[in-house]
Amino acid sequence: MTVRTKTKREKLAEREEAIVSAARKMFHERGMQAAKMADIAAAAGVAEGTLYLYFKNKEALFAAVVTRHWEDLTEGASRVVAEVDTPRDQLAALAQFTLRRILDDWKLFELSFVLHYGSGDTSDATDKRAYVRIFDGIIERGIDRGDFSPEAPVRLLRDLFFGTMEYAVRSMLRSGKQDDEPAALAMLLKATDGVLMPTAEPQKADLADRLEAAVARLEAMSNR
Amino acid sequence: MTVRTKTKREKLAEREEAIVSAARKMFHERGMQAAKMADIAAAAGVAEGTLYLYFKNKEALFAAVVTRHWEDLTEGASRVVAEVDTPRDQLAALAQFTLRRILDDWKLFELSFVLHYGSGDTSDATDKRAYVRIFDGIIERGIDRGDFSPEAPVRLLRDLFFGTMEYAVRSMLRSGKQDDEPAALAMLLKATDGVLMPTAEPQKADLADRLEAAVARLEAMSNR
DNA sequence: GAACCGAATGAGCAACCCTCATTATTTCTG
DNA sequence: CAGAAATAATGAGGGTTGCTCATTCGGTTC
Repeated sequence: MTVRTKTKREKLAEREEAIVSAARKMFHERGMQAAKMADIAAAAGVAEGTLYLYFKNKEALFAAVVTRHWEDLTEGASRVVAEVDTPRDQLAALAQFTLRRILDDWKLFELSFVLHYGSGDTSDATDKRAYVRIFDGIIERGIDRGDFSPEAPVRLLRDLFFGTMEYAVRSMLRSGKQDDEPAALAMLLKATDGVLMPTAEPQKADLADRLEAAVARLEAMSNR
Repeated sequence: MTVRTKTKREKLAEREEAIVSAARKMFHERGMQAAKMADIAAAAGVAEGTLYLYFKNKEALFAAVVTRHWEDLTEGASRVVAEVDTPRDQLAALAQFTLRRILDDWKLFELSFVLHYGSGDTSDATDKRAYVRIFDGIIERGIDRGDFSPEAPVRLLRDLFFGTMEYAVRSMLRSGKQDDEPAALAMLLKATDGVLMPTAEPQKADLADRLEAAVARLEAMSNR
């Protein structure tokens, strides 16, 4: 019996898998609007009505696809980040991974925006939550270790980090120049450094002022 | 005759204005999908078929609304930027203006994304072109004047600038904390500074020069 | 094998964008 | 100014598409 119920559950899971998989393909190929429920059903080898047994409506099916995509991304990012030690390197690794994946899979990334923009739901992207948390973790650890300034505005940095990357990818795809990737990463890290480790330059200048002042005192003494 | 044709043109222009205006309101209130062409026609005091005499389809009408919004933004930004002198201040002014306007009118801003994301047109946002050019102009002028490093990667900076702001606004709206606005602006400018005025090396060299000069003075004195 | 129950089906409905034959309005002409 | 010609506007109807629901199917139990 346990075996039989399990088989039954597995059957349902398989069907759901087939549906999501077919939906993913269709949405990817044709976008949210152009992908028809009838096509998805056909591709999944299922009657149209069956879709509605597994997902409330088209949008819910769409959301399932997007959610799964973000889960994949999160897993990949976790692995990459775990491979290096210092928070600074982790940040660089996360940036590189994210940029690459967004570039490779822009279409799907785009779709995740359609989901939240398109229909006026203000419900935030819970999909992204886990992904963003990786970033937060790196920053927090960096602050704890003393690598980063304790006043670092984590939330704002997050926006800087991901916002810049999304726009950079969009620019690259538009202009067709994907070779700017290293330059973009370098700039992003330089910018975050500017916020994470501030006030290095002023201190240096200050240092020079103090030294010159000291010399001036010597001069004044000698000239006396 | 000239008068009559003018009157005719004006009449057509008026009707178009009424349509776009009604569409703007509807799209703003209900979003791209939920706003029905029938409703827009009714709101504009026009038959549904008439809409299609002025705009090819729903998307074209939508595009007209978005374009007009960006024209407004561009005009406002130009004015604000012209009011201050140094490129650095202009950048700050542009940032503040942009952030404020995106915050105030997020819904419409959102819609401009639906336009380009939603239907799989890779055609870039010509709407934004003029707006972005304001930013480019500031940077170029700054480089010419010597305020900014000549190696400044303008295109990437653009992505940093606008990407960060969009994400920041989204965060603020999500968390309901709009009081972070000054902090967000400060961080953004600090980050751009980090990229625009790198030259840590030159400063260091300068520092050494100054120290050596000071020492030389001491030496000269002692040798006297 | 009969009764039961959840899963699956697909014809049909309602909503919506868009077209086009028809009607109204303006412009032109003699 | 009358009537013809051209242009603008209309809205009923066509074609899609997302979704529902009465019906059928497949398997489990007694």
